[in-house]
Amino acid sequence: MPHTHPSSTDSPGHSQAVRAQLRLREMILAAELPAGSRIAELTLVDKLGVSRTPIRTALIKLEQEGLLEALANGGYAVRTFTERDVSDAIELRGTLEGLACRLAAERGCAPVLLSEARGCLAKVDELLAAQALNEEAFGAYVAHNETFHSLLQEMAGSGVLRREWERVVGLPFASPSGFVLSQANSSQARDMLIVAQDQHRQVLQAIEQREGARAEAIMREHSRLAQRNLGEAMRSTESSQMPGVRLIRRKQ
Amino acid sequence: MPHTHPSSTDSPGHSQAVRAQLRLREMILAAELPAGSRIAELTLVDKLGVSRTPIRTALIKLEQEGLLEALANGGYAVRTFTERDVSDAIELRGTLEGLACRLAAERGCAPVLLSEARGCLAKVDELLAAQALNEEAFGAYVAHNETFHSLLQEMAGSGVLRREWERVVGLPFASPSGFVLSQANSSQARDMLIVAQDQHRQVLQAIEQREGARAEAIMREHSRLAQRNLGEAMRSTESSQMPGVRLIRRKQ
DNA sequence: CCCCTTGATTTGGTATACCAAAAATATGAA
DNA sequence: TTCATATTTTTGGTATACCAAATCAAGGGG
Repeated sequence: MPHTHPSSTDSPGHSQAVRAQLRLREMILAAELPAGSRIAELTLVDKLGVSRTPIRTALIKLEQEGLLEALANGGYAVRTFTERDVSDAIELRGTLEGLACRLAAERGCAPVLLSEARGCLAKVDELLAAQALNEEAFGAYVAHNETFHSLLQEMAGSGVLRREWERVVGLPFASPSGFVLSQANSSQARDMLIVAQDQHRQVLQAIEQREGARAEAIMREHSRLAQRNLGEAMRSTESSQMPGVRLIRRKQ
Repeated sequence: MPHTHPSSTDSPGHSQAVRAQLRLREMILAAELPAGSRIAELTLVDKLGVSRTPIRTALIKLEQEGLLEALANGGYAVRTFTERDVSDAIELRGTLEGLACRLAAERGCAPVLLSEARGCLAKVDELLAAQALNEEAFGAYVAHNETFHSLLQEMAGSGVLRREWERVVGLPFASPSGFVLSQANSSQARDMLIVAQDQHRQVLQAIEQREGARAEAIMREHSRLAQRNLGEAMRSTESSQMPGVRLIRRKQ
């Protein structure tokens, strides 16, 4: 039989190309494909058990996504980032989220979204009630956090903005929960989350009261929590466990 | 002979895929491919005289670029935009340019870039000295304008930011010169350019004096010139000559 | 007359063969 | 030994054949 065809592998629904893309992203973030290294299509063919066509599709998309860079003479290499790049990406996210919140405040947003967001806050309140968070609670926090940030985008109601936001957030370290410090001194980490939670609460209030400038300012400052955590993470060794941190090359 | 191969067509240097991408973009902006319509790959094969593979590559890239949207059951359609989408894209550009200028001001920028930018301003001053601009002068203005905005990105010195900015600016109507009104009442159009020129001058001064907040505010307001022009353009019929305006569907 | 089913056809996804150019290696002369 | 050239090999770009699923059309049953 010449073809393998979709049914031969697991993942449901998705096409070979999409599966290849997901798998490649994993491999890159896990540093299975070393940062900076050139990628040969043929090696991927037998590593992934798919033909070149879907791999090619995946590579193009990953380049647009920002995880790969196109080389001058064709082909791709795993992209590397400076600490400055990461900092810029976080600043950019803060700016986009600030814009989203300002638009939400100025244009008004559906009450149902506000109450959904308040639901998120309540859930996080419960988690933060504990003196320290265990691994599981941390995972739950991250999930709620991402939901909250995503809800803010919905409040803005701008497809164009959401599209760009999702692109920026796609960079592993620029995501809203990119550098939450699960490993650090847990009481200090909890304090940071409490600050973040307060900012979330205030931005919601600002949006509700149509205070656009305030909502924007809060979200910008909010992103600077991540900036601080980035500094911490770069100076601690165990942070290398975090997905994607190995893509950051020190200096230059 | 089975293959056509690169040398059979004109455009130099580029691969078939890149040429297909450029040609398709033209076709979309010229409404040669009607807005909203589904695109069949095979029709493109003989329209472009290239095989499906490079066309496929081009389609993927154009989707990432935002000119096409991927359909649920495979395939692509020419994307359409609401007036609100366009407005959001302009606001987004203003926000990104504001960020760039703030960063340039805060971090400082190379003097050579500042003087290059001043060179741009001088050239535009010359153009604006005339009471009204002819078609040629208008083209020159657009070129200088794009250069100036591009220089602002260089001043920020952030690859991450520049990447996103270029993506946003890639949308035909979000570009810095997207809605300069070459057709409108020429003296009124000139006045707008004079305002824009003043904003350019002031933002440069702000960057030089390290006034980040001011630089940012100026660029945001600067983008609102485009917002105003959008309103005009949508209400005038002859604007349909502008590339890409036909992608904007009125209402919804 | 309408709706459901069935067959034909189009369309996109995948695998693969082939080519040209670039990279690596080998081979020769200085 | 070293540099330059020739040869091999790898790699990416392109064309194309094939398959499965979706779409459309026609026909038959209600």
